Amino acid sequence: MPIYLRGLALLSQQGLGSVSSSKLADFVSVNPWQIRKDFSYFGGFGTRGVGYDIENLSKQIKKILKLDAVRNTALVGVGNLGLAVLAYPGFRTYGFCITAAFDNDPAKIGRTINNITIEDVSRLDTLGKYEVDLAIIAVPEQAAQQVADALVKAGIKGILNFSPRRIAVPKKVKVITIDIATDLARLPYYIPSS
Amino acid sequence: MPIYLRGLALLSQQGLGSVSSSKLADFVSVNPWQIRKDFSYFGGFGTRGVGYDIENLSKQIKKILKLDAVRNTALVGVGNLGLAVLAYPGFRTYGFCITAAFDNDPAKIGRTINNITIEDVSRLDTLGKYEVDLAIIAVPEQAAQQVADALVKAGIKGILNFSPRRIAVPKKVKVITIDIATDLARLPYYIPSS
DNA sequence: CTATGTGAATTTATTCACAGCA
DNA sequence: TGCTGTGAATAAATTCACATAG
Repeated sequence: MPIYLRGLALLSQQGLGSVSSSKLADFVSVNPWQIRKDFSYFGGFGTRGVGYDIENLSKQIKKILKLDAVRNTALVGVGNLGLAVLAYPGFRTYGFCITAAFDNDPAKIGRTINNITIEDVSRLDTLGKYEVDLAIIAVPEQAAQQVADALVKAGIKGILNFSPRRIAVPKKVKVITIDIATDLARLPYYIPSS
Repeated sequence: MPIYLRGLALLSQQGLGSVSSSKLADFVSVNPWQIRKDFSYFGGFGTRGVGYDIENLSKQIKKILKLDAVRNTALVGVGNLGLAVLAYPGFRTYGFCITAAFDNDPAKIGRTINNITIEDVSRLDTLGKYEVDLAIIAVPEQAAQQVADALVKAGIKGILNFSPRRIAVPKKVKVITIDIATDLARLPYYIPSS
């Protein structure tokens, strides 16, 4: 579902008002009937003979994905990956706002990047004041678990984890793990050995 | 499958010689029967009553995923994300080696990071000499398509794409796209609205 | 006439349960 | 006895085809 949102955002930028399942389909590389099934599962947002109203559809999907309000997000680990996260413009599409950043490097603590002042990672307990419920972990894998523990204690509800280590959390906390290397590892399988 | 490899690598580091499907299972958070099905699909590598020989199993999986030889990989875009990729130790597990890096920023071209000298992105056509068939795209989304075109022309067979834009390539080229924001966007759905 | 929405058919994946080998 | 390997059962996802609404 999230990829539809991005597609719709692009179509909206192009000034279009409505779109058919097949047009959206080759925009996001998914079959038209797949798209229709997905939308119909949540109730059907289109008008027959015409297509889907982009603005309205976006709004509906955002509601479904609970992206209809700004989501404050904390970043832990301001290394290269963390900096990339801070600089990444793509979060805006989904209403995410990086509100706080933490690191354990004294040289970084106190510096301000993109209007965000980096705080000491030991002060993760102060997260409550930001009204954040999401966090991004971009620390070396050895530190990932203890950061996760601190985040859970601070009341975070969802974690995007960039470390390849499996992270143990209470099951009420949702974790999505992205491991760059694991994803890259899927490529060679599809490549003919020449 | 790739995640099993990482789990096995960790278990191997711990000095273990063999592992049962259920032990590996809670190591990678997958059910034991799922693991057994997956392995049996490729022929079954274990011994009954004992489990799987870690060393041998790793070797077999690497062969299946075509990770049994070093895979040279090119990096395009040496911004924060690119630097994170260069510094990331996790690629070693899978036998990946970042062999070349490209950027369009004159201030970066010529600099050497991690033994890799950054080259001008316009020289992507020289890729042939590196014997690379994989590439990582870590450039702003506006530039992603033209970089992809150049990579295809240079003979790349697989691309790991960090830009959120859909990339058009000949269908013999495999693309895996990672969009950080899209992944993050999946989290709120699972979070109770309190 | 166009493009959605949806039941039915098909394919694929997951889960189970247990026979069979060390 | 312990753990794999696999057929059978179940569930889920995909694909199709078409009635239906604008």
